[in-house]
Amino acid sequence: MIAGPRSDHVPKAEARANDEADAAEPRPLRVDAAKNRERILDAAETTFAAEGVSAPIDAVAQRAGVGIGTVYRHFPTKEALFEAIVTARIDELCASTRQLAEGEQPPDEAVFTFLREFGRQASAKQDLFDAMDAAGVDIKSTCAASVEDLTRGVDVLLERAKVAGAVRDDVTTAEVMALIVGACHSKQDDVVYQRMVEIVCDGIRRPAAQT
Amino acid sequence: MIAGPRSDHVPKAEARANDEADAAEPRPLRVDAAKNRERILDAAETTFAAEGVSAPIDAVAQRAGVGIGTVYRHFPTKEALFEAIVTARIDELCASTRQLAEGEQPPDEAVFTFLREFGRQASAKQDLFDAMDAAGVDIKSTCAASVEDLTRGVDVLLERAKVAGAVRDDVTTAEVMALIVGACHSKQDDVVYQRMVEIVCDGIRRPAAQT
DNA sequence: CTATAATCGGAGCGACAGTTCCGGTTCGAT
DNA sequence: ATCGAACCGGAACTGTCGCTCCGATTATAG
Repeated sequence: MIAGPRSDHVPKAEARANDEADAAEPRPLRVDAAKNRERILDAAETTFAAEGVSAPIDAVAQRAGVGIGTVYRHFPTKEALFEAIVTARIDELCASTRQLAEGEQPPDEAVFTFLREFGRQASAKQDLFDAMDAAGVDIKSTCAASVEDLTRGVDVLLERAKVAGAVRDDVTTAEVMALIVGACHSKQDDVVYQRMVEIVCDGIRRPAAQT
Repeated sequence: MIAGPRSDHVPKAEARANDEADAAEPRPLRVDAAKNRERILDAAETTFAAEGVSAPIDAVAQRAGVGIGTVYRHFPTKEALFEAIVTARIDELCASTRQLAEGEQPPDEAVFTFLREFGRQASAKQDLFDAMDAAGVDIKSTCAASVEDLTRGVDVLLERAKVAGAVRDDVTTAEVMALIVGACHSKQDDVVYQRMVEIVCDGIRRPAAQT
């Protein structure tokens, strides 16, 4: 026995949808392999969303139209697959954060805009946040980098809003994020969800012009 | 084979901690059996809280100091055990609701008091809400009665607060509950949690004396 | 104290999900 | 067209977990 000189398992490549080459990729990945990778990622997202994080890998493979082995070649572990999805999603949010921070929008509204957008994404693809909590601790440590990045992004927006006098000085980033992420969980429908976001916004807003 | 004239599995008795006899109980339950039942319930609560809802029954049995068979005599299914815990917890909250509704506390503060108490309980025993969400759908339908009861209770408090002019007319019970339950999830520590509750309170409060 | 019925304990069964392995297939350079 | 490397597929292995079964144990009435 003992594994022969097989070359299975590409290291990881990227998280997905990257156009800029990164310098020295280990190997360009054969075209059919790349196509399958995408398929698996999409299928996994759909499957997890529909059946929960505990859906069997077989279901993902089937939906992607590939064999189980193929899934495991691209992602050495179920958790790795899962992580790839979550990371990509969080990174999108980070980008949104940066864009908003450097955008032309007045600082006292940027946070609220972000929260609403966060809400919209969460509303559309609830599974991510189910996962973040159900598989909970593991994810938080696995995707620690991404999460931290997002936190920093939100922090910037929040701080600027405080300076602009739009939100109270005593609210923290942790509180706001926990509230928003939490709201995704027991979400009922989009309308209710959006109203929850508004409640949070009102809750952190500085009592306008009082006394 | 075929099960002989065994009498295993008491129907269910009560959810726990009931002092008033209910009329015609099937059987008083032998004293050692009753003691074990309590132990199992406590152990299950602790275990689920510590290891998550997917902790094996064996762990519960071990912590309770009984055999697996004993667990299954009292609760025909893992879900049943789980349900017993959750139901008991929710019912406590319901009681709190009713007490607050008929209490001497001014109606415009009762909701907030309740939310804070809810928060305190949730903070102390997070597992319940993890479960409500992780095992999610199942629980919601299994404990439907209790959940509905709680919703009604909160609704009363909220409605009275609206009449008293303490909270805005446009917030709904569903929103408030979802927010609070959700907050329990990504809870970090008690302090953060309590601040989250306050944010929600501020968010639903009517903008005090404005125009 | 004795009989009897309720209760206990835990080995073992069946199902299921993650992961491995390797013979067969396909891509891509020559 | 041809060949080697990269890739695919899915049967089978492994470990886990819910649950059943029944001989041993213990409470309680008489």
